[in-house]
Amino acid sequence: MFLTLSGIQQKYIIVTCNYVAREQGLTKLMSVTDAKEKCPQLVLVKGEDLTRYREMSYKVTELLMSHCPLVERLGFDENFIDITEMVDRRLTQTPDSDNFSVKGHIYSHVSADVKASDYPRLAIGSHIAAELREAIHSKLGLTGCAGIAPNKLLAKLVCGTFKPNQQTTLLPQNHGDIMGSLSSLRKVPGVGHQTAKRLQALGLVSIQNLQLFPLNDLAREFGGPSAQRLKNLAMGVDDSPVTPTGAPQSLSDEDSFKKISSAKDVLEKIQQLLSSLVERMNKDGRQPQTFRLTIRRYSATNKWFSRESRQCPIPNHVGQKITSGDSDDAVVQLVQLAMKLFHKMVDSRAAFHLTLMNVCFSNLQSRGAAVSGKGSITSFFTHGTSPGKAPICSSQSQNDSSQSHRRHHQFSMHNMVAQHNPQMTVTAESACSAEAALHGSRRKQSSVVADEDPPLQSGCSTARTNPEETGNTVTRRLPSNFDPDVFEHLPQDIQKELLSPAYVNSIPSTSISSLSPTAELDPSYRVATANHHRPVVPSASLLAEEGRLSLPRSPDCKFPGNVDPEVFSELPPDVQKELMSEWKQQKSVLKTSSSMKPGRSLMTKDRKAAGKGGQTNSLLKYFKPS
DNA sequence: TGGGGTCCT
DNA sequence: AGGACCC
Repeated sequence: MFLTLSGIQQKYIIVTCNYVAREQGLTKLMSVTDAKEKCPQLVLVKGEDLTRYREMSYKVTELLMSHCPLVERLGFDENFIDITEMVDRRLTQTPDSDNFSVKGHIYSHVSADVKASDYPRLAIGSHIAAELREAIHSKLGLTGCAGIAPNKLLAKLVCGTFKPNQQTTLLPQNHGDIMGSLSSLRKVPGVGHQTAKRLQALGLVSIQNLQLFPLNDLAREFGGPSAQRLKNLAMGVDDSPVTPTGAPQSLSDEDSFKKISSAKDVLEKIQQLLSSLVERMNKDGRQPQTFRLTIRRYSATNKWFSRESRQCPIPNHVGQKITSGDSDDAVVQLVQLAMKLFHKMVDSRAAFHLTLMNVCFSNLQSRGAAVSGKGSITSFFTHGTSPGKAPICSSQSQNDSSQSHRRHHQFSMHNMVAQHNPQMTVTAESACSAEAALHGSRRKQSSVVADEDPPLQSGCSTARTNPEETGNTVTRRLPSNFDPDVFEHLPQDIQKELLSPAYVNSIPSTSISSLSPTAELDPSYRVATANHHRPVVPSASLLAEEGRLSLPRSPDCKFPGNVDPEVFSELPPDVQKELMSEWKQQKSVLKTSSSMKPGRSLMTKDRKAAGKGGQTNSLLKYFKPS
């Protein structure tokens, strides 16, 4: 059959394209003219209207949530899932899970020696990822990739290692390898253009440069918290929890254009944008409390993307019109509000040239939600709109309470999955091609493109670095049995010493860390199962205090193994030093039980998870009625 | 160089 | 309100 080269076009750019097109050299954000030049036969589908993508995207998220509530969306085509509890459950239910094999690929495994039984949690995580991918495929017709690792960072990175419609699991001994395979700091999720530039100004270009750069110097540039986060990322350490996304925090609609320079055109554009936004808001069911208008002005010497915005509260009676379905009236009133905001930014008596307008509703309140803090209860009584549609319960109060609890527990849990969305995956029915155009091709089965991100959209692509091509970096990576979590907290001189050839060669073998699985699914989903707790610690005592946390973990760790970096970093500096020197001494001896007395409170944080529990239901509900 | 989103400052 | 990040 024919595979058609296809791409999704938004205005003048190809936002994404299928693999067939990529083979011809098309890349993700290429201009339409360049793309057509490269391949004249390229078939383009308009993609400015995100409605179908959004809907399919939420179907995927919902499906994942029906298996496990901890699902965090990242854009429309990726989801992280913390499957720790599912893994634990299966582990206890199947006592004999020893000989579980790992489903799908194993990152960079050299062949022989991978005993899945050594990594029961990851192995189980890989099975869960496979099941989730299959469910997405059979119920929604979408294909995608998944990455299984102990934290979101690693799950995401490993997710893309085997691309179309495949999954890969990252073993603890390869954490350093995958980080080392990244061709530049920019490839680290969380390091954007600005940060990469600032790092470069400090002379930091490679992952390793950052791993070895003194934290204090980094803190001087970025501030303590950001500096620590950056260092952690370079080491493959990511303690951020998989935070259930729930219903969206804001809804917006925007359009970009060559030029709008008259008040009349502004008004018409605002009206158009608000009409669709109000409808979406009405379907959501919640009542927005805040409205924002943003614009982008043309400026030759570009500073191109800079936007300006003004926001204001939405009067209650207006908000009620939105939720009650009195859309036309709501639009009329909102347009007035929007024009007022517009005049706060633009002096319409002078010439102006806009290239984009965006309208946004935020501070979304569910009916019946108790108002937090200030407003208090009043709203509770006043409107009685039917509770019916509100999707989620989210109101603020809920948000507040819920957040805190989750993060910390990561320890114990830990697997996450991420998923990518399918939408594009193509085959899928609706999903993908949102617009009709594409589908001319028949849905699903056509495998055409299949895979990953759907044909069109995919995103990610590009950059994948080939492990092989990074030869260089390989030599500079951490020894594989080294726990980066631990490494990162070592003094600079020790880090250097450990990276020296002599030391590296002396290392015995294995090791490491803990593990849990995280999976990530790609195109549509990435499932990451990760265990957070990953880090293991060296001195038993340290962690022991934590009890649950550290215990289970790495049975076999050798070198630094079990130190939980998160725990370690919370210790007082003097204790850290003491620990490190103790550790250093033991380096050669290798005995392990040390004696520390940390005090305890290491984890004072207990987070519990609470929160969004109620949401889940409501979230599901939210999407269904539509 | 889209049309969305999130969270932090 | 703006800026950074993500897709």
